[in-house]
Amino acid sequence: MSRKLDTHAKQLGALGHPARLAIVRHVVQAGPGGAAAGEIQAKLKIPASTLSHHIERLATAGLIDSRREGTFIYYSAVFATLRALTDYLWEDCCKGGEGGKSSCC
Amino acid sequence: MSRKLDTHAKQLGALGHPARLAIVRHVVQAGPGGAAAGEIQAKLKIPASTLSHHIERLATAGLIDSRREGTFIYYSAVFATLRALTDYLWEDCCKGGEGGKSSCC
DNA sequence: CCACTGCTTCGATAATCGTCGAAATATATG
DNA sequence: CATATATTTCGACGATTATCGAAGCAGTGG
Repeated sequence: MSRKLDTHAKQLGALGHPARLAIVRHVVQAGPGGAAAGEIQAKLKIPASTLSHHIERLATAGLIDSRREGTFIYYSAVFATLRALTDYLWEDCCKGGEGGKSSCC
Repeated sequence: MSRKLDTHAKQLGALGHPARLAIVRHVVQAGPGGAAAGEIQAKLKIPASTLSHHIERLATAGLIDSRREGTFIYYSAVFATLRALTDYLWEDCCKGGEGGKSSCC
């Protein structure tokens, strides 16, 4: 049906792994400046190649951006996309509702 | 590390499929009363067995509840869980931020 | 130019997921 | 009880995902 549905499902799927969720939370908490790959690896304690795959999945989904700075690569959250994603879940909440919106949204 | 991380990753993973995302959106929009399985099937146009598996995944993740009413089974969103999930992504946003929170959250 | 550090790509393997028809179960109705 | 409808379970399959070491590439500093 909609392209949005597929895109958002892909993004949610990208978040659907403990390591990747931890990565996203880390860069969200790091703010617009982002966090270095090495810093993330140190926190998650996983092999570099595995981390790289996870990061690629998140980048492909459009959830994180990368920026090279010398030897380091900084990853930062794409806040607008993330916001659109969380909003999407609540879109038209209770639109068929007879119970009133107060109980859920 | 944290149990929350795994739980929420599982929930996000459950949402990471177009059919399941559509199901959740449908029940969210249906409100606390929920939506019948048959109604959902009619909307998604997928075989009953496939739908059943998707629904089971969502239920296992704690995102939807089921309620039997005669021959029909109504599924409804677990709004509190859904809200906790979306909030989780933004927890401590920009806590290390020097750029000010306004730019992201 | 050589070694070093930071990260990605390759390649291979195991595990999980997605799909759907057929058969089973549950509930209502004649 | 017989039958019809609603939904789940079974079983099997191919497709995708997750993992990680080894090897490669990029940028820095001696």
